Amino acid sequence: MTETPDRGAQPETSASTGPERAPSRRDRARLATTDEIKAAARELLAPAQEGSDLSLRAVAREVGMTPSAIYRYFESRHDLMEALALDAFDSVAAALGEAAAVPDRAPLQRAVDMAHAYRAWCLRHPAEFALIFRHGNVSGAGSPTWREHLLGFYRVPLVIMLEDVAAGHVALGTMATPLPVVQPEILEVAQALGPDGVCPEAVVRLTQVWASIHGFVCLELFGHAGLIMGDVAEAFEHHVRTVLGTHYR
Amino acid sequence: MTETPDRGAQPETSASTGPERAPSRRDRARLATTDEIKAAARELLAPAQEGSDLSLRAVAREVGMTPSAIYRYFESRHDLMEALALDAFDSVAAALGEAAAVPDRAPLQRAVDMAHAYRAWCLRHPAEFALIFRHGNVSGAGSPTWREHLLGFYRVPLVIMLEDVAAGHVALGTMATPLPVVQPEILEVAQALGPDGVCPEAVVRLTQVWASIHGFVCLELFGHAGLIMGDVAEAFEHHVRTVLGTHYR
DNA sequence: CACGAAAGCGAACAGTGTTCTCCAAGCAGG
DNA sequence: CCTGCTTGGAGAACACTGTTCGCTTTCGTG
Repeated sequence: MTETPDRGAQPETSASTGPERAPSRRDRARLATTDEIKAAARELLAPAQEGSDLSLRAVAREVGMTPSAIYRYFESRHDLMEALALDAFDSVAAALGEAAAVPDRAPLQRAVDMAHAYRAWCLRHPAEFALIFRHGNVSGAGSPTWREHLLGFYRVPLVIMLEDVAAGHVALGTMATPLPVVQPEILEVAQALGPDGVCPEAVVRLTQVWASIHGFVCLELFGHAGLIMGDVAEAFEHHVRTVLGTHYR
Repeated sequence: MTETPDRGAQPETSASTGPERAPSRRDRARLATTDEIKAAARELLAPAQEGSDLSLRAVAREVGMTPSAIYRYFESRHDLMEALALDAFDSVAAALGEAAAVPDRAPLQRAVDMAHAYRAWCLRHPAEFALIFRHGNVSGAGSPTWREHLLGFYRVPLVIMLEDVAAGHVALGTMATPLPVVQPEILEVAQALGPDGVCPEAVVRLTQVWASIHGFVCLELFGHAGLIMGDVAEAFEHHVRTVLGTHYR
């Protein structure tokens, strides 16, 4: 994604979705170098804590290349950072999915686990966390690729929420009416997950739960929570149970 | 604050908190220039949407000065941005206070008003919002001045919450126990507000309400909310009422 | 008025993102 | 085998950036 800067990397595999041309020697080398660049960038990003001061030249030094050579793989510094952000989306989504896959957990406990997994990932990857929440803005959000990865991320908690709704573990019908209207795009995602029913209320509830949990993590990562609460981990646990308690039964 | 770069601006008003020396002609000129610099910086910050790319040299051009001259007023670019962040704290605190001061509002409605005032401020000042939430990190937060302004900000909703608790409008005792422990620093703030009682549960509830509301605004400002909800304003209103509904009665 | 501190200028340095030209490989087809 | 052509990379260059230092002007205050 967001490659092909100069003259297009994949020469003719664009229009014809034909015989799935095996990746050539060159393609594999290119992919390896791309990954190496991204790995180096992530390495340099880690101590920075803020994605802003990632130096392209430093990345080039790290991988033993000239700064200009990086431009064979990424159109710009912004592009490199966006690629890192997309990977971060996938990474945190995987962390959530892992927490959701633990067997023999009560629905409420599974949701609590996912919240803790989210917080743990964010605390462990503060730079990538900042990266995710810097790209994209109020109006139209980012590129289509960005939207795609973002939706892919939300798919993870959404499938769990829909499952719990279908199993009757969510206190449906107790919210104020009328419910706010949701985007058709996200309903399509829900529909693709199964015919159990496209339930707008589930989307609304997930958004509210998510906003509450994400908000606490934000406060913690930017130093606000620690200024107010004594034991932040304990406070998070309590917060999560309060929030989920108003939606689960 | 965070001035006095070269040799100290206020020559001898530092140690002796004595006769409140009236601001000299120079002091006033200095303050005016400082404000002009900050105003220019804010101007340039507005379209940027991200605080990162604020150029000190551009600020200097805007006010008609040499870049190096700025260093007579701020020790570094970081210092200038921190000053802007502190002003932003005061600005959003004022917006909240204004919403809280509207007379003849029911407690719940007043809380809803404050939430909307917060969202409105954030949408109107996205760059300053980003500024506030970039300084400070997980561990110890920022400078003492930063903590001071941060606590000053939280004082505004806290006094309202304590008022509502004292008037019996908050559903005390319905949370999971044990309650998480809060910082003594914030309890001192609460104590200073009035002897009505230092109520740790009020601090916990405020934190959770605050995290939930702030979280939604974060999602909106970074383009997540718009991707999921159709009418974000409507969704925010619903979210706020859901959250506050679990704490007010 | 004269002194001295404050405020501003201008050059300089190191570092940045980005673009350009050029060159050495590696793969293609005759 | 040789000839092209595409790709990956080097290196110089440009327009910036934040920051420092020395010099000069200005202006308030003794």
